[in-house]
Amino acid sequence: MGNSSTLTDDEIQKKQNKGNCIINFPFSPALPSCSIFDIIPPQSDDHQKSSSSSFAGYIDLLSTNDFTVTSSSTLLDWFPNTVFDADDTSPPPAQINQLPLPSPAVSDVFNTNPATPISVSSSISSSSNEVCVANKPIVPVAGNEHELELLEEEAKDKDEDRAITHVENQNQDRTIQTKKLVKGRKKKKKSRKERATRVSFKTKSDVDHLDDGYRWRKYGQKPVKNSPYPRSYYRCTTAGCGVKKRLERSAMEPSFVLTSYEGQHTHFSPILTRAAELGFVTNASSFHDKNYQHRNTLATQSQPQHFQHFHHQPDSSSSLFNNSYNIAPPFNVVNSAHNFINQENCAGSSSHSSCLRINLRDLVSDDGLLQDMIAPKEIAGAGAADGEGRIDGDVTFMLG
DNA sequence: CGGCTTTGACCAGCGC
DNA sequence: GCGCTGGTCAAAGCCG
Repeated sequence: MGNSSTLTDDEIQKKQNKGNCIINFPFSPALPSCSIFDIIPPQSDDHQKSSSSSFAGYIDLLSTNDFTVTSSSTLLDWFPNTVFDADDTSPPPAQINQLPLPSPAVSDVFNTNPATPISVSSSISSSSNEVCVANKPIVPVAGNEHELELLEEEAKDKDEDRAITHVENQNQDRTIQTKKLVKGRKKKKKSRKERATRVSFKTKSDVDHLDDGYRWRKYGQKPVKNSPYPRSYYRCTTAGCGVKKRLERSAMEPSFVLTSYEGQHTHFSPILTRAAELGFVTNASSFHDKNYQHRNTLATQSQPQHFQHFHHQPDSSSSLFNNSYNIAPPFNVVNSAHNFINQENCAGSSSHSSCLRINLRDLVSDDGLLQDMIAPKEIAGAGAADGEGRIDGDVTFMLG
């Protein structure tokens, strides 16, 4: 084999061995291109406007500006309430809805199907040349107001700018013209408030550029005030895809990297494509369709019956792409959750209205990520975090 | 040679 | 109005 469209075993092995550059994101052990975002149902106009969306809590979380680990942020906050609400039919935990929110557009992040998955598996994409070590994506950090219209506008602006550049390039000496272009650049920038439409993740990683399955080109780097670490700007290299990514290492906690995504990919992750080609998925397009079908299902169905969907299944591979709705999950994230989330054994959930136990051993393969996972403060039960915030064993995430 | 990173310069929003 | 800052551009250089 070895053609450009197929990964041979050797290639896979080679990539995996490359500096151990594997990011084992807990929710997507099977398909690296899967994203936590993929469990997010797209919001139709109706849902978008509906404050009763069962995903409101999660939406709220993602809409939180630069949300770092707070007592309100559990890993579960990442999942739609519809899906994870164990056995109760109560409304979404108030706690989630009470997260400090930037005023607007709670649903926007959903709307745009946030750009990029949390780092999932690294090796295939990323233009980073840095030595890879196990990365530890975990902590949801932010989501700001997000307007699809704004993104579209921004794309238009970008096109206009490029058009201007092109015309000018045709008419002038290149060198002179370049300066002119720069000086006369009619860049209609969005206000910071407008452009602050990011979803951010705080991850514990030795590597600055976490590989998330997409290909990125670095287009800028700026020193960060009060930080010895610069901020890097990346753009998705896929033509027509305007997703941007911003990376910076925390000055306060140098072991943490803050990754922000802005925009919406207009394409599949190269890894997913490859997975499809390898037969993990029938084909990308049908997968895509089913993905959206599933999202819509999640978005429209009522809550209670969903949880059965996530009963623990030891054999994750056999259950891949098979769920109680007989439709393909959004990438494999739901499947992943499906495989490792165990509704039972919620003893010790104290007064919380519901809880989920996640058997880490079921979702972490060999040298997985979870041992390095940053423990949300709420984590309770058997799987306590160690002194460095890492988790081992079973962890119960509390809801509500 | 193409793709990517580096880096200095520039633009525009924001706060004072 | 001015300075600061975040974000972007694009030439130059690097690398496989």
